[in-house]
Order: sequence, then structure tokens, then C-alpha cells
Amino acid sequence: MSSKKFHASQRRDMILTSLERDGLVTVPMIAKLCDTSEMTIRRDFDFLEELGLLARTHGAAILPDSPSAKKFDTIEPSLDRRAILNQRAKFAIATLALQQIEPNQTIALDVGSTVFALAERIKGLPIRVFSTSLPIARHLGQAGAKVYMPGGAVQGSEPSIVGAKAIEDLRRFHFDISFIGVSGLAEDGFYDYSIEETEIKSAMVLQSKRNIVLMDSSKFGRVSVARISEFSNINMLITEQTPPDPLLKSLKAAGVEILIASSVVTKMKKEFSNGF
Amino acid sequence: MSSKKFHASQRRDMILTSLERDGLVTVPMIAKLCDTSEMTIRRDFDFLEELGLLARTHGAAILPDSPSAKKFDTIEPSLDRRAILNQRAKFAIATLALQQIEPNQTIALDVGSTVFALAERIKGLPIRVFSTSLPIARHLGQAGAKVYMPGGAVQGSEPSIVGAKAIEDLRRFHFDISFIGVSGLAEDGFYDYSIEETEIKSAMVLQSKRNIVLMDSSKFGRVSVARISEFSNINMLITEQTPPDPLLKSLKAAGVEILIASSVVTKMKKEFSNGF
DNA sequence: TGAATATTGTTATATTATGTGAATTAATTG
DNA sequence: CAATTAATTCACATAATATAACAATATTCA
Repeated sequence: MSSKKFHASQRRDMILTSLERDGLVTVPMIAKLCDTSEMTIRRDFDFLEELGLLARTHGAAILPDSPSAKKFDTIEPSLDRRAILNQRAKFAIATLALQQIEPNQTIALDVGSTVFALAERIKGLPIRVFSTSLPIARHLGQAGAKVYMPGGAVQGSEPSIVGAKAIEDLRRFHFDISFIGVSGLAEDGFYDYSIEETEIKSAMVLQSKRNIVLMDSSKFGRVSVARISEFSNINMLITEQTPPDPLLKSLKAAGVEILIASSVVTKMKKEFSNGF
Repeated sequence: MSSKKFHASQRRDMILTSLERDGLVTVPMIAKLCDTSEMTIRRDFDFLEELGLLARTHGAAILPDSPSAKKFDTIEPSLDRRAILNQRAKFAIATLALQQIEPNQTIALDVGSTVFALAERIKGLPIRVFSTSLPIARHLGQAGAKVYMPGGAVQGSEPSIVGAKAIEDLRRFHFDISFIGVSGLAEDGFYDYSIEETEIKSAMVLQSKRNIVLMDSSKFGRVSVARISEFSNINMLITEQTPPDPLLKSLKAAGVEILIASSVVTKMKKEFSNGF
């Protein structure tokens, strides 16, 4: 038979794919599938756990925020179920986003599960963070990061600060980069389904030197209630699939740089060019 | 026969799923379902009970006590841990606190697990809430309550808003009641171990018509870093045990009303006098 | 190419999970 | 209230899985 040996990244992809499909993978399962030793698979599990892409248990690996993954310590509030669905894409997008940040910058983090994925990876970096999202602020605050929030009303299923007071507070800040989460992308701009949150996002965009939209491809072509911004205010879009042609053309015409994150999991051992 | 053995995490998921569906699961039920020994299921029950995801009785497991730990949702570890410890007392204290509130009031909620217990019981009531605590704001916001927060820096293991900006924001509000959590009670006042949080608490006290301190008896006689307030500004103390004599005398001399919550679980089916 | 480095495989040694039956505790009933 | 039954805990044996250390192999880069 064809003795198929895979590379580390291929194995890890297979692990994550199986995991997403079945919700649980065992060491012997994958070892046989990849025709490799169990030790290697265990090391892969370790690696992926380090990145937060799975949780290890005795004998198996499971999705990181399923209830039984919370052994003793880490009771993390999961944003919601749909966050783990595109987890890999979000992780890849967050990785690229991370590389846009430089030490000692002040960055703004908007609402959304993809932005949350970035927040998770930001922990411990020497930057200042401003966020309207309660889960993000809480997560980073607990990790000891420097986080600031605007005042205002709390709203939404991923609770965030909205309202006139929040916008007023926001106007007193200035950010090096804003990372914006959106729920739709059409030919005339980025959209979101909450009017209140849209107002905040728009205000955030105006206070930033650079604006980077993070979104996964499921949102291409979707028009929601309210427009956040025209393309001209957005400097970069990070996603994991090339947008379809009409959108791509509009984006490029407006000068939006587009980064496509590959969801292949690699070591990333090398230092980033940005000094982290 | 296809006798498939499940992994621990799968069994625990099945337990929780059955529990949610039926409200009650027995050991033999699950043991047969999982084709495993009863001992193993008992150990699973222990494990899940530890996390507050179920409650054990003789012969079965049922949904956990109404307060806290509902699902794998909103509660962060440090908070959760402490909350589970004196859960009974906190629940009782929160119950008394609830009776101090009247419809359509504006109340301020400070930081702390006892105050969190109150927040949990407040859900759905027709009041406006102001809070500096991120977990509380998130919890209530997600439940659809009207919540407002001050802007400022995020800090602490139960993250909350602190700093000059927060105090400035706070000064623009006025509350019917503030519920304050403290970490110490000595003869000259209430104490807390975070200087930043103390400043916020003090400011909160000044903006309220009535100030109610919530604390459990473990904090009697403990002096922490910084004083929040003298007794004279505090109208009421709700706890679950009578304070020792020197403290009691000081409190009474300053006109602080003292409510002792009985941690005996009563029916509480009757309407409260305050209209809820 | 060859040295340096990283990855993988193998073994022996912990650690953890599970199953069994006796001892203990809690509920039930006459 | 004792006697009975059911449920639980305890202690230990066994099996499954994880870890650590080292050897072997592959990969990278000068």
C-alpha cells in the first residue's frame, strides 16, 4: 500500500478537521490515520493545545470550550457555539492581524468572535488596548493587560458599550490601529446588524490611523441593517478566502489591502518582524 | 455487539445533556447508557458537581441550585470559585438585599461575589443598574437588563473599571441605592484591598441616597489596605452572622442598620413587600 | 556536502482512569 | 425504632494512557 507519511502541518490539519467533525479525537485514531507513532500525535495535541485550538483529556482531545474541557482551572466563558465552528479560520485571521501590531502601540478592539480570537493572542504583549466589548475587556483585564473602556450603556448578546456617551468618550482617544468586526460585506462597504454598534464602530474608525477589518468568508456578500463605513476609510481586510470578483474589484479600487490567512497550522517559531 | 466505550468527556456531556432534558438523572441510567460501571458515573457526578454543573442527591443528580453556575457561560474562574464557597450565605444575603430595592429605582452595583449574587437575582426586574464590575455588567447586559458603565481602566482579578475617568463619570450619576462589596470591617470603617477600587467605591457612596454594604462574616475584623468609608456614610449592613461585640457597638453607634440573613433555605414563594 | 537543528520513534517509568467487592452510610418500611 | 434495602464510599487491583529520556532519522542552512 501507499505508505503515506504526512508533514506536521498536515497531521495537525487532519486532527483539527476530525475534531471539528466528531467533537472528539483519540490518540490511536489519529496515529493510525497518519501512520505514525502515538507519541508524535501526543506532541501534536500539546502543540495545538498551546494555541488554544483543542483541549486535551486523558486519551483524547476535545473542542476547547466544551463543558468537560474545564478541568480545574480555566473556566473560560465561551462566546457562543458558533465561535468554535470557524475557530481555525478565526485563529488564522488573528495570527495575521497580530503581525500588524507593533510594540507600545495603542489599539482599539471592536466586538465579535474574530476580534476576540485576536484578543486572546494579544495577552501579554506590551500594548495598550481600548475596547468596547465586555468579554474582551474582561478577558484581557484578567490577564493583566492594560485595557480601557468607554462609559455608556451595555447592550447586545456579546455585551458591548454603546450610546452617545460612549461615542463622546471615544472621541477623546486616538488609536494606532482599530480592529473592526463586521457582519456583512457588500460592494459599497461594511455592514453590521446592530444600529447602535454601527455608530460606535464608525466613531472608532474615525479615531484611528489605520483600520483593519477582520471577517471570515461566511460574511461575503451579506448586507445587514446598517453600514459601518465605506471602503475608503478601511486600510486592510483580513479574511481566510479570496472574496468573489465584484467585491474584490471594489475593494481594490478603494485601495483596501487584502490579506488572506491560510488556515494551515504551522510552528510560528520565528520571531515576527514586528518585534514580538 | 457494538459495545462502544465512551471517553470521560463524552460521558460527561451525555450526563449534562440528559440532565438538561429531564431535570434528573440516575446513576444506573447513565451507567447503562454508557456501558460502564456505576462507580465511574459516580466519579463523573463528583467531577461535575465540583464545577457546579449539577447537584448530587441520594440516588440521582439534579440541576444545581438556582444561584450561579448555570451553564458554561458567564462566570469567570476566580469569581466562580469564591462564589461556590459561601454560596449559601451569599444567596441569603442577596435575598435580603433584593427586598431593599423598589421598582424603577436606579441602583449601583459594586464589585464582589456577594454583589454578583445580587446581580443574578436582579435579572428581569424593572430597574436601571449602574456597575463598575465587568462580570456583573456582562451578566446583566446579556440578560437584557438596562445597564450602564463608567469609562476608564480595567483592573483586578474580577475585572472592574477604575481610575480618574471612572470617578468623573460616576459624579454625573445619582443612585437610589448603592450596594457595596467590601473585604474588611474594622471599628473605624469598611476596608478593601485594592486602592484603586477603594477610590471608586468611595465615589459611589457619595452619589447615593442610601448605601448598603454586603459582606459575609468571614470578613469581620479584617483590616485591608485602604478604607472605603466611615460608618456614618453607610446606612445598612447585610450579612449572615451577628458581628462580634466591639464592631457591633461601633456600627450601632454610627446608626448603621444591620440585617442578618438566615442561610436556612426557606420557600420564599410569597410576594415581597416591595412589589416584586 | 556536512554540521547543526529539529522532528520522530522507542523504551521504561509515572500517572490516571476504571472496575470490583467489602464496608459504610442513607433512605424505607413494617 | 429496628430491620431491611438501596446507594454510596473506600481500598485496592488492573488496564489504559501520559511522560521523560534517549536513540534514530530527517531537515535546514551555511
